[in-house]
Amino acid sequence: MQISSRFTIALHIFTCVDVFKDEYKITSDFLASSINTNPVIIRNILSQLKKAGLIRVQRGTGGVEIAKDMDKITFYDVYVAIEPLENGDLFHFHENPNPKCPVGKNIHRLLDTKLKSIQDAMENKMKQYTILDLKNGIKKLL
Amino acid sequence: MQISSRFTIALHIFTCVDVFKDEYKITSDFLASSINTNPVIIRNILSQLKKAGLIRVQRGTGGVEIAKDMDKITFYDVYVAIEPLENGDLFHFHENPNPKCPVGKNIHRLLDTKLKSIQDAMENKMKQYTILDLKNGIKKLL
DNA sequence: AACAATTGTAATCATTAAAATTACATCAAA
DNA sequence: TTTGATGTAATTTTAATGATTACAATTGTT
Repeated sequence: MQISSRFTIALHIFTCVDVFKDEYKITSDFLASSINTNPVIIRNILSQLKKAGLIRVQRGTGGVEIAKDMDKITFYDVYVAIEPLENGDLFHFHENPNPKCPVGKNIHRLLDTKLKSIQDAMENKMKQYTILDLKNGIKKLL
Repeated sequence: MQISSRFTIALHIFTCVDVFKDEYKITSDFLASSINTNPVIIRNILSQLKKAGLIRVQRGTGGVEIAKDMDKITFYDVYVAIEPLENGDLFHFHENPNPKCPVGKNIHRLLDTKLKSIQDAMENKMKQYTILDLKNGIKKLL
């Protein structure tokens, strides 16, 4: 199963805010049009990014701005702000394995640290990319 | 969004097959009871593992056995056998970003290689664990 | 040859999550 | 007070997961 588009939408949002901040007021309608989705989807994602302290959203008059230095916001920061992982676990287990079976009883002890290290590998790589990389990357492409 | 329990169920299956292969005939009912799920769920997962050449399933009389050396089957092999990723991409994009927007037009070019490297980090870590590690791990726990 | 146990697989259903949409209260500035 | 936004709840659609029933096909055994 794929990681939901909300994460890539969030990265798209940061890129737009940076690229257009001097030319336009960045509203949820503006962003929705670039991403081609519904403004309410955007507003919900903005709301999560705001709660995480990554952006400021101007109520009433409208407008989004980035709240921290761009090299201080990593993909991982965006990911945890956006993805509602149960207990923070990437991998899902079937509930209630049979405690009478020696394997069922021990399956978590057997797998948890290994799966965690796989998740860590992914998250550590996410920490290596920042919103500044998006700024520099899109500059080259334009 | 979490990676579905089908992956951890598959790892659970391999562990059971190894632990119980000398004592019991490993049927889908037997496995379903250890995992606490429905035998048809198990049979479907077995079917995918079989297609990938990782196990043999005895039709009619029943029974599962591992088809390769256990140190030659990595978590990654199990993962790709089981997880139906669209184009093999872990991260999902919103469809049809606005081609008239310079950011929308370039969002894939901007993100694809970065996201791919994150996915690679996870998959490479998966390649470091094998079914043999499960065999050794469960032996210690029992 | 018939039986018993099991796999393979289709079909259906329930549950959950993602995404889209409508609606409207709230807010801030002009 | 008007205008143009955000914040958020509620509803709907769609898709995926997981559970379940049903039964044909297979294999070894009696």
